[in-house]
Amino acid sequence: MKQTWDINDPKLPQEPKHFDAFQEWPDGYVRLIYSSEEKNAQRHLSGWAMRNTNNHNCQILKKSCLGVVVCARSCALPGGARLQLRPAICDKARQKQQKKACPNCNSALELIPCRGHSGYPVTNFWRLDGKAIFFQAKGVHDHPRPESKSEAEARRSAIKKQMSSYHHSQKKRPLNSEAGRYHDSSSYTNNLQNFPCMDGQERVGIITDSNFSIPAQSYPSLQNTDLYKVPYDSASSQEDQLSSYPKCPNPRIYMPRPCSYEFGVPTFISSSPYPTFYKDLTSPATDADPLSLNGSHYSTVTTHDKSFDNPGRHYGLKPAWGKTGSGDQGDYGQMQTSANHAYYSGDYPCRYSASPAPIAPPLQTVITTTTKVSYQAYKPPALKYSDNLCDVKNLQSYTHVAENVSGAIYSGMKIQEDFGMVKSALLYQHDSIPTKPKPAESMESYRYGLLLGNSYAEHEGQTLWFETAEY
DNA sequence: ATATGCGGGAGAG
DNA sequence: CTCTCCCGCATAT
Repeated sequence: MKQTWDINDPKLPQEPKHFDAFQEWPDGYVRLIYSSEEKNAQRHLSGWAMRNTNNHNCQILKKSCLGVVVCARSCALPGGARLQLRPAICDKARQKQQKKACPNCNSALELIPCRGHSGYPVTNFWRLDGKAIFFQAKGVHDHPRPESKSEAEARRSAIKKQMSSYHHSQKKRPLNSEAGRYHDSSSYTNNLQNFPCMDGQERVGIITDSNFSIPAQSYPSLQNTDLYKVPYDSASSQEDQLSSYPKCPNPRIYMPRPCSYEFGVPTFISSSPYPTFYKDLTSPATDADPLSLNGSHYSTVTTHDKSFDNPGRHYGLKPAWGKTGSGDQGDYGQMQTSANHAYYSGDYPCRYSASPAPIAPPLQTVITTTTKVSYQAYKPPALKYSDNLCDVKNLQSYTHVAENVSGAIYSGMKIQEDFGMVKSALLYQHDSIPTKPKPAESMESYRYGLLLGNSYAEHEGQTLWFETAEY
């Protein structure tokens, strides 16, 4: 049943016979009808970082995509992945975020704005009507997926935990703390004890941590998973497990650091929590379409492996419309296609220099607006989506996961390619511009540098300047 | 501290 | 008028 309705229609289909499963990563010109009971829909959730946009229509909630925050140098993370942080939704928080340095290479972070809808950010519209929540997306994301919301939250909470535990430990040993803080491994150790996320092995790893680029051995780090629970359902648990295996190893890799960073908190380091996220898969699961599944991986890990390899191609291929049915590309499908391709083919690193191709498509106006519709305003009750999101029925994804995972591991180079995208500075959003962070800009960055530096140093060779970091 | 929503208002077309 | 974007405000986590 092709969706024949438009979010702006005065009358939307009544009593839809079938509700769509929640899609965390809708992309393309998609129209979906969720049950008003669907918690994620009630919360207008999306894996993409969407911010509220005032469309002066209280019946229809409009949100536009903020894009994704990446390392300006598009450095490769140890796993080969690229950093893909979720832009903070709050303007203020986003600005801060952009001032931080890449936790991996310490260079600046940059916000890749979304221009997937004729040069404008992809927009999502939500409208409650009776027992249904109508969702319509316009545009095709022309950038990699950021962390999913749940991932980002988990990361943050993990950091908090780390922080707090750190502090606790500090209290215990007030004297040493200062000195040991950054450099003293022992302190790390102590802290670690408190971190729920770490287990003995991990700690060891840290301490020893000579190599953290090496994938961890086999441990089931599922435990971690528990800690940070992802709201997403249980259904996916299986997936998680599966997926987690592959990933876990990596996570640990990162874990150490995070834990060690007591404050730092930079972004992804914290990724320690990642393991958690593997469940992100779940989300994909949520999506009905295969692509999403793939996507999940990426998104899943910002840091991890696989996330990368997909992004690039993923996007290129993006089936916005092709998507399982949900999309109705109908109307606007054409233009985006070309745009995307051009875009992604480019190289990430070079984004700036890159040609404006992406922009190419003139801003044609697509009907984006929401007309006023007589409708009752609705305010979905705030619900938690701690329950399961959806029915995850795609166990099949396991396979995918597995594949990807493994692939991810060595995908470093490849990723780069895939991942590459070109962006012209032209479209850069103001927000990002002004604040363009300089590497040395924040102390935090230093910190990162320090810690990371040791391990990652090889990559960028810029390790040195961290030394001074004081914090 | 952030995420979310709301709504005024500016500015471009 | 239509739309996007910016801004502040308020509320909920």
